[in-house]
Amino acid sequence: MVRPTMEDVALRAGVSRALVSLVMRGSPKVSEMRRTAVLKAAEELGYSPHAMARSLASRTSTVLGVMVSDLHNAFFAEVVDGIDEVAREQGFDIIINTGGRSPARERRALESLLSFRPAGLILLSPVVPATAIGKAAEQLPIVLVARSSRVSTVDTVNDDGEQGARLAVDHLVSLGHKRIAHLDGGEGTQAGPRRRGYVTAMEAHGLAPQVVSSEYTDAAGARAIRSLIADGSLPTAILSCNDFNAVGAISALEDAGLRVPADVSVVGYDNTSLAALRHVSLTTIDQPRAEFGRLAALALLQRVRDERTDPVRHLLNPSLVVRNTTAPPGGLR
Amino acid sequence: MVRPTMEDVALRAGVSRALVSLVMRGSPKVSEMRRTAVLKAAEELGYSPHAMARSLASRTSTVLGVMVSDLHNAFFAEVVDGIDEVAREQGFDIIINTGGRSPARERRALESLLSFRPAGLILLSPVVPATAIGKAAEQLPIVLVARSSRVSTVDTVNDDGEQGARLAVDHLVSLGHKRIAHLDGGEGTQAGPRRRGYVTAMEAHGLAPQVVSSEYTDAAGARAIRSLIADGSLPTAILSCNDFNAVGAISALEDAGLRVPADVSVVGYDNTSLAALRHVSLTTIDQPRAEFGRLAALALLQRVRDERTDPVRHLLNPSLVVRNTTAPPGGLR
DNA sequence: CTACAGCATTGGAGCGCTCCAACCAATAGA
DNA sequence: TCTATTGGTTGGAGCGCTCCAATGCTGTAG
Repeated sequence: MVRPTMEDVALRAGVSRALVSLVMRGSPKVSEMRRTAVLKAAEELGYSPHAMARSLASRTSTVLGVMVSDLHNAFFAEVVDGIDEVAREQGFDIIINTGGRSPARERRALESLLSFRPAGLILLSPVVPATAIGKAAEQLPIVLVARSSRVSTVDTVNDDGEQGARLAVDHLVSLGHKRIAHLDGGEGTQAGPRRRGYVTAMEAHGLAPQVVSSEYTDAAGARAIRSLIADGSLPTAILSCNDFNAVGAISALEDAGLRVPADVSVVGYDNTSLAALRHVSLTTIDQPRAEFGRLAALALLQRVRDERTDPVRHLLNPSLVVRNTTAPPGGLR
Repeated sequence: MVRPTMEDVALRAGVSRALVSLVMRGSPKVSEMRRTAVLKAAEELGYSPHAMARSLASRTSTVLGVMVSDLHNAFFAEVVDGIDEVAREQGFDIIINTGGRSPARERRALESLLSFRPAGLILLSPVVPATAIGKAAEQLPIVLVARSSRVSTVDTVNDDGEQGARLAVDHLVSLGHKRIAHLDGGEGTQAGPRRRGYVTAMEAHGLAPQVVSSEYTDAAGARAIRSLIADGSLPTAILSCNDFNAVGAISALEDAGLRVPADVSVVGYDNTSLAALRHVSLTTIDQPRAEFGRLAALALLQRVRDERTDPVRHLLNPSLVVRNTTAPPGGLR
């Protein structure tokens, strides 16, 4: 249970501690002979460098901290994939911490991440107040994903929710739909842009928007549909605020004896793995998640290397994924 | 961008560095007067302790490393919740790293985690070879979740897959089913115990087991069903190796004009959030995921504190969650 | 044969912290 | 009055490493 140090390796290889340090950092100014001797000794002892001591001594860090607001959401997993890809190829490690959607726990996660003095921080859809982010931004570079900010030292990466909603409306209109309702995400992140995009697109087509208050869950989607049916105001197409909501909507429609897409078309948002299941096969809007992560990591590393001081605001284009929940209205297919 | 050190706080509070250290660690042998003075100075400077320097100096760590083999799987998120809960209440922080299901990447993640010299490591369903785990176990305490091990210095937490399969079979038999097929998980983790449990339970009921080779995906589940239909060997009930497989099976059954559960009953395994969707509403086997995490953290902390040296092998009981995909055979309901 | 590069190698200082032995009143006991 | 004892406080050493200035060593030019 006691790990060997550089000193041990140096002793065994018959060189100085400083030389071992050079070898470990891949310095070119070490003779081939010594290098192999050191590596051999390290191997035999099972030595691996102590990242914290290194970071302490060098006053630099090769660690990027990532705060994931909700580990349960697969959305973030793909963003992390993108971050990891870029970080790794540039010689950085990442450490993840999770906030569990609670501001208090998230704050603690932030504190914990900060105590490792990472080179920078990427926050995925954080729920902590902007002031907490601003304070952290005084200590190290920070990039926000799926959350906007006006702080000039903070970079952001977001999807263009307005455009995504527009894509969905355009698709439905091109199929011949005229009555299209939007099940709104309420307070949820990104719900605002999606709603705005929907309204704008409808008006651009000369159609009347119909916004129905709802939430990011399948139960809420089902509830919204039932109320529309009760009202007698059920349209021929539905644009849900996200995939879960859409799946709930579909299930309520089927419960009411309506067929999807023959009687009613449904479009989701996010292209979660759920949407891709053949049993669901949901037409939805895809966000370039891995690209979010890549751009976030790239932006962060630029700051870390002092290559840039102006803030970057990425707004990525979502795309439409057509599956089997959309068709022309009235079973015309 | 430059963080204050203990020295700065000491200077400002007019005390020694050692005294600040005592205050930061909440020592009782500090006069109230000095304590408040130090805390005030720290607050004004925005000081927070440097975790790495602390850990280096104290030769101890309050960090638990967690390696998640696949961040995309919500299963692990709940395990992490359990770990986090216990760790936090015992004054430990956790840092997470992901292996992305690839042994090479996982190895790197392990290396990275190790370089922080955490107090211990929890590996969630790791895919690295046992030797790599054994080697790491020489350096610090390790707990494995959803993977077994024979190494005596490593603790494990698993679900009792045999019992879970038995629960499912018992449920179907009690509904009146006699022909029950198992869509097998093949090489997948935990597929073995589930298959064994199924076979044992069938034989205990005097029924003939029918194991169909399949995989942990919805496409594989659908494929298996199609081949059963083509064979003319479709039973009245299906026990899938996991929820995804079950959903694929359901969709293939419906495509073939069969109703679930009226014509065929289907049981999944894992109780993922997918199963709970009303559109799916899958009868399935639930594993106490948060409990996995809690027990893993507890076991690890015992080792960390040298309270135990004998290995612990937790085998948790799964439970049956009845939803709407199971009913008596032949539409007798 | 000396001088001077150029290169590989090394000891020492120091990163921010903890820990320990020593220290310093102030009070208690003899 | 002198010595113990106690509670609060302090300087110094050292954790494992990096960085820097200095050192030794070749080989080549003068």
